[in-house]
Amino acid sequence: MLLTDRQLLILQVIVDDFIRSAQPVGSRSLSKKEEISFSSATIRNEMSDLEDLGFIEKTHTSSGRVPSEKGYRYYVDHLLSPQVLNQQDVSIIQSIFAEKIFEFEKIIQRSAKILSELTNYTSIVLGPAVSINKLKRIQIIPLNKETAVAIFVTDTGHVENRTFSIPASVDAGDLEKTVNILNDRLAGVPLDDLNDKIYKEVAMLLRQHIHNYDLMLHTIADSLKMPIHEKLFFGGKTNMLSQPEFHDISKIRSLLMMIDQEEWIYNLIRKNSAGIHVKIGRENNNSAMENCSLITATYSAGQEKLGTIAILGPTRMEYSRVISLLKFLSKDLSEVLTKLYQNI
Amino acid sequence: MLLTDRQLLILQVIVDDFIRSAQPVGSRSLSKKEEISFSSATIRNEMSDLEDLGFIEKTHTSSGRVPSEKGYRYYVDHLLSPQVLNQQDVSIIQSIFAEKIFEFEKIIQRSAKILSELTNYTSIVLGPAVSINKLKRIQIIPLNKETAVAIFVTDTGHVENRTFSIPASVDAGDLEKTVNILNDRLAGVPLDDLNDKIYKEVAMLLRQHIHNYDLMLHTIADSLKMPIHEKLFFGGKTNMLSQPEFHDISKIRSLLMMIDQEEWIYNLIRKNSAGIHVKIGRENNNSAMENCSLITATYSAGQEKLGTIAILGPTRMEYSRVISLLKFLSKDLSEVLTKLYQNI
DNA sequence: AATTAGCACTCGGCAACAAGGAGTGCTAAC
DNA sequence: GTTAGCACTCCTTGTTGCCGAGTGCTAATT
Repeated sequence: MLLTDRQLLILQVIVDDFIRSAQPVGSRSLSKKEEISFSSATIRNEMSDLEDLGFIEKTHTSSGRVPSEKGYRYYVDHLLSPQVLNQQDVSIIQSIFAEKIFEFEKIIQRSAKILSELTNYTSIVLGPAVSINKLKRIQIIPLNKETAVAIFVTDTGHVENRTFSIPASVDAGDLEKTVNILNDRLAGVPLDDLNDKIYKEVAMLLRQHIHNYDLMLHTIADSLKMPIHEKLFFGGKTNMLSQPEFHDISKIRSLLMMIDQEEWIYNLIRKNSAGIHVKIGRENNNSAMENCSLITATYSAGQEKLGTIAILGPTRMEYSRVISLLKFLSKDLSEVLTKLYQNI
Repeated sequence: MLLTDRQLLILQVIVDDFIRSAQPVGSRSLSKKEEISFSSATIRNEMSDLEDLGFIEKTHTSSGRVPSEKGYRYYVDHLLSPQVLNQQDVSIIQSIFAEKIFEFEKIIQRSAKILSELTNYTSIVLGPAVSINKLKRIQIIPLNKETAVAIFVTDTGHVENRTFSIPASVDAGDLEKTVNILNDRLAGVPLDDLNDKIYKEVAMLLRQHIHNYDLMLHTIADSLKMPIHEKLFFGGKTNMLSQPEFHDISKIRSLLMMIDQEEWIYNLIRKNSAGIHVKIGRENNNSAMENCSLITATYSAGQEKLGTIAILGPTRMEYSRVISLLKFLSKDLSEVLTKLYQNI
């Protein structure tokens, strides 16, 4: 079931044209293109074959053709001509890193914003996984007799905090001793493993030094129980409203609701392995995304994958351009973060 | 230009009916209502007068009438029958406070969510102003030779943190001394006044104890410069998509873009004094809000105003119900926060 | 003098219909 | 194998006519 060169050419031109115009492509308008040197009748025959093979579809009996999901898939896998970014795009992306920055939440937020502005689609950035960072220091600060704040600082400078109530039987001295023991034992431990480590190693020590040790232990362990979700950042949530395929309010509605849900997006994006991934339409397994494609790229520090950047657009999206942008940004982002992490 | 009782009645019924149905109200359908005991012809005459006075409008020459902004304003100011919340609403709102909570970000987020679910409009909650909270403790935690995290804990348990680079001439001992001085001098000072206080009181002390004191000073002051914006929380951003007045994509678009902007909303909401405020349509001074009304209420701890809760809906919104809900929630919220603050 | 019944008129919405255009599929000629 | 030609399909647009809901005005009624 191999396609002939001419079929490939026609498929490519159809997809390109439809991406540009959002209008079904007819044989006559194709025949007028430079790249194409045969008559509309020939094209009609080829299109008929391409339709039989499932790469293109008609919207009604006598309409032009529109790429099917299979068509987009083939286009992305085999026909994509890598687009070179123009100088303007490059410098806009690089402007993200212009200022000296310490907190990558800022960088990441700015990345999302700029990505959505450059593409006019919706951008999504999954922040770095905090849970693999290593604990630098724990601090417990009493607010009053009954409550205190526990602060966890990671080696990357990320700060988590939890408020908890101090067990009645615990006094200030106990608290201080506990903090010392915790810092002693837990520094350098990934946040993910804290709970484990607390019960396995710290419990014993606490018992030796603190009166009501197990109450204290559970209080601290409880503060840590809440899983630390990677944060999602969005840019251009409303951009989809300008896409002609979303003239229909109910489609927009279900899409925006899904986006605001965050959970779906989180699951779609998180599990990705390194590199660029393109998911087209129903490949996303979500009815709200039927007319959407999601392109993801990962960024990392050194060898370690940190997070994901992604673009959500209509299936009729500028795959080539978006992929180039994502590749470029993820490379830059990784370089900057690698440097940042080396200092730690 | 006082309205007769009959005119008031008619105006009220028109507004009520339009709020319910979103359809222009005609004289005949009005005459069928229970409350109304005169003929459609009489109603037509009265409606004509009400239109001359600017309280109602026609959508075209032979259509029924629709409330004008002036009509809504009058309705809200004079004709609103305070609605009693049903038991279900009450218990749903109270469920917000069911769990024991320490961090009001959680409470507030939940409030926004529930408010939007109860009303089917968009809810907005302005978080408590952090900047008036008093500093409880400063902690500086070095990450490596060049960078450190400064952590500021307030008496309410709020934690702010900033990463900064350590001046080359400063060593660990200096850092520790600085932190001690800062805690000594700044505990109990509102975050707003920290900068001032640092330059006026702390500078001198630093000079006595630290070698390169002014570099240190500026580094610390810089970390504090960034103003601490109250956070905005939203619920039901997409609810407006279901409102019939927003069938028009371009209206939806400009509204959602304005909401995502956050700045406009922030300015609309922040400056409000205590109590319920209703802003109708163009009273909001924002073209994107032409068909919207914004109802705000404040919440406080003790005497101190902390933040704002608001509902953004179409001008054709259920004013009575929304006002009752906001009143109720703001009262509950204030009570809970007052208790929380008393412990501090 | 206030209210109401009656009636002509207006306008939006809907369905039916026609014309035009863009497109296809098929057949026959090149 | 390619292309010209043609009949056919279906969407789009515009026109027309009609119905229903509503108004404003006038004249009759209370």
